[in-house]
Amino acid sequence: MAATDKALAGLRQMIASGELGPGAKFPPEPELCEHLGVSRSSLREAVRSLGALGVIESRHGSGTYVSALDPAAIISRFSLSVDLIPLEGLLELLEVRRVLESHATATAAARQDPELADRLGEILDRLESTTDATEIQHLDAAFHGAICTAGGNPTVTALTDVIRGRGGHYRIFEPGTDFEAIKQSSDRGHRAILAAITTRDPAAAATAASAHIAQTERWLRALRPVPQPVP
Amino acid sequence: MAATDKALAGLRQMIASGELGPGAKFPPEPELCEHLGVSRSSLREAVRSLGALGVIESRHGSGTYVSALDPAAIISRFSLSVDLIPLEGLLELLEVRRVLESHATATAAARQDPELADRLGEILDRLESTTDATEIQHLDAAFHGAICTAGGNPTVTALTDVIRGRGGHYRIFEPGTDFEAIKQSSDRGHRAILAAITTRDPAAAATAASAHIAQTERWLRALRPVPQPVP
DNA sequence: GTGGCGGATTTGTCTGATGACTTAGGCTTA
DNA sequence: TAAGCCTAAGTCATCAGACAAATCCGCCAC
Repeated sequence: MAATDKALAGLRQMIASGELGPGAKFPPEPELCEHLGVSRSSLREAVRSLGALGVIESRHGSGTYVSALDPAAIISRFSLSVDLIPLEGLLELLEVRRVLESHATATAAARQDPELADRLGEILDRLESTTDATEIQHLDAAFHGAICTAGGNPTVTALTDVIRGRGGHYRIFEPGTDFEAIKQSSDRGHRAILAAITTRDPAAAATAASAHIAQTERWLRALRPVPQPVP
Repeated sequence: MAATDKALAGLRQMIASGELGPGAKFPPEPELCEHLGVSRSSLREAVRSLGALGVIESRHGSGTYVSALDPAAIISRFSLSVDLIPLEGLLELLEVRRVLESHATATAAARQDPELADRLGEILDRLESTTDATEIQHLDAAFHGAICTAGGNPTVTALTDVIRGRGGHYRIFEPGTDFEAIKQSSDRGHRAILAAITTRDPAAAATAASAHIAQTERWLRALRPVPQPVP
């Protein structure tokens, strides 16, 4: 087995076996090198690998630690790779978001949080009164994020955040062709979701959320260049 | 900005800008070092980071390449971190699996694939006639995997695979307490899913899949030690 | 008791050298 | 001609050593 892979497997094993739990500190690098039988360069490359995945954290001058191993925090790291996925793959991811967020919206509607509807209403008021693309993206994230948070599963919130963040890069809200139509349709979709939450109707909330995200999928699909037949 | 972070940002930028598409080859390491203004050590640590995330691949003796950027392949890499998430977080992830797989099962039922039901039936026949924990885990993965594949969204399949793989580590099917009861209940759940697919009833399929995975959640929850009150 | 200071510890970065693997092209041979 | 070998260049993998930068901790002065 290659040196870096050996170090990687050793580090993961130390965590998986329970030898080191969340927040625990690893031995210093020279000690780990001897224990794992690799050079410091190879060890550090393995540490970086697990660092990128959100499993461990190195603090300059302090030490190397196991992360909290919180699923939402780990999933947030996925944006480093998801943000680079091209449009074709993004459409598959949006189906994941549609299903998950529809579920979270229904759960949020079923719970009786009187403050949620008020907060969502304020966000939509601001959202409907701006045409700035960056602000639209920010407020849209706040709206959906608040609903997912109310859904009660931080992992679902983190996952939908990552996917929504990727979609945002396409900036379908840039002023230009169809901007007015898209904006109005999006605003209507948000109001339908809010209405379902206000009336505490989970089925309507799920349907409204699903329809809203499906609309986003159609806009993004329209951006995809039609495949050319091979001569 | 720290050297490794600078290299990491530079590499991601080269991909995000479209300068290097899926499968493209990076310049040799010495050239990249000069371009990014970092040493070879720092560059290699950055490359390892993106490698762990499934974004780039280094081939010994050949070069460093952008991966296919296929969402399913990238999501499969997440098992490196998800497999280390402790039980509390796993329950949140299982809700994700339940929602996604319920959706995929409904979609599979709606599609008319005459071979699917036959293949699933064969898997269940073998599953019901074994008591080997490893084989049970393998056949269970084959059953759910075939259904998700029929659902038509490889990203959903990859995501549910990762979560199911994590759950499998707890090996609730080890012979011991309640083994018979758990096994029979699991078998019944599988048959209910297959029946819904055979009759092409998406709603029943979604319900059966959701109930089956919810049952798994309850078994895992029973494994979780009850939190002790702090004196 | 408190605050600052300085040494010890630890990770971050750079440099140089060597080994291992892949690839391409020419060469040999049937 | 075509298949196979074989050499050489290109490239990543690993190791070793040194120094810089950040943090941590105990000691000392006040």
